[in-house]
Parts: sequence; structure tokens; C-alpha cells
Amino acid sequence: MNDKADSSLSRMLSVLDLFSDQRLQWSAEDISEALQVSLPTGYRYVKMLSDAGLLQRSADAQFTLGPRIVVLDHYIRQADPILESGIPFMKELVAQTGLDCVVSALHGQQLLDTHRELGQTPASLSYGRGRPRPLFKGAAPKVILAGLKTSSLHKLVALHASEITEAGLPADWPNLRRYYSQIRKAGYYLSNGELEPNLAALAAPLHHADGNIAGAISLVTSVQRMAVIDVTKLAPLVMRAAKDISARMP
Amino acid sequence: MNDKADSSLSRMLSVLDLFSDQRLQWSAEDISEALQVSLPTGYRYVKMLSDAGLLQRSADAQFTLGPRIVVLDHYIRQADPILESGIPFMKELVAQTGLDCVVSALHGQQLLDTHRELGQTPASLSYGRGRPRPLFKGAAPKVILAGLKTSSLHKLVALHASEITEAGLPADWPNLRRYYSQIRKAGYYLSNGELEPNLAALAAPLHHADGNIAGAISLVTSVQRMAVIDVTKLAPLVMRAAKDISARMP
DNA sequence: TTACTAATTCTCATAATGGGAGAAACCACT
DNA sequence: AGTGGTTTCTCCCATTATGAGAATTAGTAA
Repeated sequence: MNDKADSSLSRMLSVLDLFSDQRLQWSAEDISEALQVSLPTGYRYVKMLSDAGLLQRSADAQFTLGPRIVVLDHYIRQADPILESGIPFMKELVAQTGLDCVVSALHGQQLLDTHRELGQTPASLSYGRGRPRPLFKGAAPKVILAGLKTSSLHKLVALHASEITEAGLPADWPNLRRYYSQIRKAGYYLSNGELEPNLAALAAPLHHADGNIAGAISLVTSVQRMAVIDVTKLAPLVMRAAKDISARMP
Repeated sequence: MNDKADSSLSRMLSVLDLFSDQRLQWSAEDISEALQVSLPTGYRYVKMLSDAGLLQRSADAQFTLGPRIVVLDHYIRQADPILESGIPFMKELVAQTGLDCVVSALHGQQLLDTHRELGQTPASLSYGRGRPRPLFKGAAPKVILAGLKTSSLHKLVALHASEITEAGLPADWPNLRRYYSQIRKAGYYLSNGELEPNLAALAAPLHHADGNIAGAISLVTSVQRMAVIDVTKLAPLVMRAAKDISARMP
């Protein structure tokens, strides 16, 4: 309820918000202006963030994201049980089908692709690990949300009502619940042009040993190529891989 | 000269220092104790860092590194000119030689591997993007430092005198300078068991369009396999790829 | 459910510290 | 040496982070 909260501490962190794929170079001056702080303060911020390795100086008095981020992501990857046990199975799926294989997971409120194995003719160019994804569009998000405990799902939908209607999903909770529970029962979900008009994907859920949802594995290709694929053959492949990976999870 | 500097702002950032491959789970209580702050302050820190996405809650009142890091690394990768133009050439080198191919770069004071393409029999298991590397050991670091402007190199060595002697390099600046300039003249460097006893690597420098060093590309394999390789054949391959990649850099 | 324990947030007075303004120092080029 | 842009410093003031303890919430087992 306390929205004015913009203390010094979080204001410094909000420097990171400025960086996006739209703009990866910021000068201390631009930062000061964007955050509405004085120039010396802007310099203090970039100095501290640079000392922490989250930023680094680059040419022409510009600052960019720093090496610490790369190292921290390395730690995250090393500790990710899905990656540890999943990559061989992903490679196998790619070899069997020639399609691109993606693993996605929910981190807090954010749904991310965490790894990709590309086939010979990558359908989705270059979107690699770390791509944020909409929560309510596409195959991977749907099987992941379908795998959440009802209470967790309820919380999540409460916070994203507008996106849900925008995605064409039922606005009322009972119907939404039913929608997801059908997906869970099916054990997989096929999307056609949901996320991007010419992409299709078939996703299956990954589970932790305790049964909780861990993420999703999906095969991605163009809508055209998916049109000639026998989904009744493809789905079991993906679900099998998902089970195999899940069986190796802690 | 001001070493006592441990303000609130940087103290909060130092929460991130706690996370390493040794330990990726910290409770608010442990953090408070490690940083010598009170429990409410510890909670304030993790709350702010979580709001920024740098941390996230996980099971059992533990906190782990957050999804924001993965997204930020995604931005860095997307903007990395070496990756953009280099990966096809790396794949080709792997196909030609069957060895592992690594690209490394200097970010500020930190030398990191930024990408790996693995051969059929990966020699160096699983050390992927983001692995920090010693500055003075191994093939990639040596060709990179050899490519720095003399003044930059001088600064760097001044800050790491102990590591230099420990790595068995000349302690005095004139000899060190000569050592690196020989490497630069050769155009490549072959290391045998320098970094890890059973690994060998051959590295060549990558340059920006302005001639400044951008990083290094290297082929890595076991010492045994390298022993049967004709280096006079391998070195030109790597140097050619390095030139090709460099030619496509901005 | 209820009762328990652990985890997290709140309250508030206090002191620490981050903020701004302007000057000064430091660069990297000529 | 001189110049323009970049970065840090000094200083005082007001903001804001802090700790101690209490209060609340969440999680879990009965």
C-alpha cells in the first residue's frame, strides 16, 4: 500500500532499470537526469554499482552492464537442476525431431527461457536464455501455470487480470481454473501462433521430486512446419523427455 | 585512499558478494549476521534486492539470486559484438578440429569466458559462460593482455603484482613487457597445463575495428590430445578465424 | 480448525549518512 | 602548456537508514 517508497537505497538500484535491450549505454549525466538526482549523486551511484561489478565504464564516458552479472548468471546456471539433467535430453529431442528445444521456468513472477538447443534450421532466431516471456501466452507458460498449486495460481492471476483478458483467457476464476486444469490433465499444450504469429510450440511440464512444477520443456518451430507434423506422435516424445528429466531432479 | 567507505548503499550491494558457487542460499538471518547489521535491516536489504529482481525467495526462508540477473545477462549477450559475429566461426572451428572453442574477454579488471562451443568429447566439462579466469595464467589471458596498450597493461600489472610472480612471470616491468610483446608478435599463444594440469589451449587475439583488443578465441583440449596435434597447422586455423571475426566487428 | 513456532514486518526515536551546490581536480586531447 | 569535458571533493543540512523490541503474519503439526 506504500507506493511512495523510493528511498535512496532502492533509487540506486533503479539505475539498473534504465538498461534494456533498447539502450545499453548510459552516461552519468543521463542517469542523473533520468532519476532526477544531482550530477554528483549520479556519479556516486555509478561508482558504487561499478565497484560492485554491476556496471562498468565503457568508451566515451558511458556505462554499461558489468561483468558481475555474467558471473552471477553463471552461478545460477550451475545450480539449476533442470539444466544439469535436462540438456542431454534436449539435445536428443533436437536430434530426433530437428526442431528447436526450449526450457522455461517461473522465477518468482517472471517467466524466462533458461536454455535453448537449436535444430539445423532454427525457427526462432537468437532469442536465447534470459528472454522474458508473457505469462499467459504460448505453450510453455500455459503448462507451467497449469502445474501450479491452485493457491499459487490464484495469487498470480489476481495480480495480472488485465493481461489475462488481453490474452483471450476467461476473466472469471472458475472458468480460468477449469481451463488450466484441462491443460494439466492433457499433460501437454500445443500453441499455434499465440506468442508470435508464425511460431508453434508443444510444451510439457517438468516437475520437482516433490511433485511441484519446475518448468516446461517445449519444441518450437514455424506454424507451417508444425502443420505437417503428427502431434499425436510428437506429444508423447516431449512428455517422455519431460518425465525423464523430472525423474532426475532433486 | 578512503578504505573505510562502507556506506549503507554499498553495504546493501555487498549482499551479492555473499553468493558464490560455494553457497547460493542465504537466509535473511545469515545475511544480517554476515554483514553485521540488525535483523530488520537484513530483511530490508533482501526486500529491496528482491524488488529489484536481483534476489528471489526460495524454499525454507532462503534467498537465491534472482531472475533479473538472467535477463540482464541476456541484454549483455545480445549486445556483444563478438558473440554476434563469432559464433558461426566458432562452430566451424569445432567442426574442423573436434576441439572445444572458447571466447574470452576482459571486462574491466575481470577476465571471463563469454561463450563456448563444445566438440564431441568436451575436454573441459561444463565451465560455461561467466567463468572468471586468472589474469595471468592460460592462453586466452596471455594473448589478451599482450594486446592491451602498454599503458593499460602497466596499470593492470601494478594492481596484481603478487599474482604475476605467483604465475611465474617476470617480476620486473621491462622483462614482463618484453614477454607480452613476444606473444603479440607471435600472434597466438599455446598453453600446456597452465591453468589446469591436464588442459592445453591455443589462443589468438580478437580486435575491434579500431585495433584495440576485444578478446581472444581459443581451442581447448587435453594435454594428451594436444601432444599429437601439429601446432603449425592448428595455429593458422585459429588466427584465421580470429581475423575473420575481427573483420566483422564494429 | 487450533495452537504452536518460526519468519517477517512494524513503530519510533536517534544518529548516521546521503543529498545538493559549487568549486576543484583530473583527465585526454591538441 | 592549454582547453573542454568528465569526475571527484568539500561542506552543511535535511533526509533517511538504523536498531531494539514488539507486533504481526506465515507455516506446520496436532
